[in-house]
Amino acid sequence: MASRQVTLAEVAKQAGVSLATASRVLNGSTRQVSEELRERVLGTARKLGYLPNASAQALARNSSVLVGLVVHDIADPYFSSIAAGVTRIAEDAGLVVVLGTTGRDPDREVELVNTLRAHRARAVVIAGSRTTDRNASRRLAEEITAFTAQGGRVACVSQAKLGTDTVVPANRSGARALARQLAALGHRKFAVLAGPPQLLVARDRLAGFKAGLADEGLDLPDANVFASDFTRDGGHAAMAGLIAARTGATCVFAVNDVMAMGAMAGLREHGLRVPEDVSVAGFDDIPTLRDLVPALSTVRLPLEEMGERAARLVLDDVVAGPRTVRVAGEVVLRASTSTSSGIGLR
DNA sequence: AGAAGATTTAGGGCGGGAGA
DNA sequence: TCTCCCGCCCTAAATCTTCT
Repeated sequence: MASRQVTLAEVAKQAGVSLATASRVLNGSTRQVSEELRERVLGTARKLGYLPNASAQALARNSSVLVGLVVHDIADPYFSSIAAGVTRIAEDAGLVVVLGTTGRDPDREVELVNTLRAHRARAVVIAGSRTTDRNASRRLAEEITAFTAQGGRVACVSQAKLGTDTVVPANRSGARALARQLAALGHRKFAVLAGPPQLLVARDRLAGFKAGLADEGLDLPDANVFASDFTRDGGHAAMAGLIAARTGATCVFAVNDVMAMGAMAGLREHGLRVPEDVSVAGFDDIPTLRDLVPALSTVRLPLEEMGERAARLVLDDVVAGPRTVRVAGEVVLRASTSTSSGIGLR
């Protein structure tokens, strides 16, 4: 047992004080310890290289410094931006963020929250869209209830469907405003790369976009809506389908930015130019867009701020019922959308 | 006597050894 | 094979000691 850890008991013994006194000096307490003993304990701890055993602390306190962050896809900059916000607030509070990835599997989501509960995580932020699967929602809601009953806190960044504090981005109204501005550029024939039909964020953005077109007296035929994965590759694949379908659309809305990026790559491969041949818009305004040429029109969500707000919800002392923080989206038109050329995807 | 400082002790969840 | 209990490391409440 050469590499056995130095324990608090050893420090206390060496310093000639009780366990409790050593604990107070090293790990904090409301009680006072005299300066003389404080110095002695700190000196001994330094000499022995004492490091508190976090597992034992979690056991004794029935709480840890862990804050769980559950996301669908770590490769999607949407989630890394939210993670940056969550991490900033949590670390300012002296806590540590642990990241879990679901791969959009609802069961995995429940498992992760369960595991975080087992580790006595102080709080969990669940970022990522809900789905139409009622059973999955119920299972997750049950797990959240159990976690909350144990003293943990949970907040979501998504649709407010789980009975918890939730930061809700304005997917519907953002897409609606985007549709109207694109129509104002003179476009009349639109196509949408829509993501998976069961994903609520994708549904909301599609519905909002349709509503915005309807505001302008325009219709979006079902044949111009292409479902696919909510990823770069999904956007790429959906664009291939769209090009093959010869819809004549002059403007394409991808329901998130990474799909739009995949779609633009697909257009390039077919020798089509953005925006001369077809305009493209996305949603989210992920940071990656700064280096995209042509610059992508999108609906900006304050992603890092959304993460920060979720973290604050989960770390504050308010015990009120489920709170909802609504976050607006702002349409940002850039070089990827221009006035309609009238040619489109023929 | 009362405050301040220090110690003792119970207990938290789980694995593993001892004993039935 | 099963049950019981201890040890792991630490915190917090209860208790004790010292000093003004």
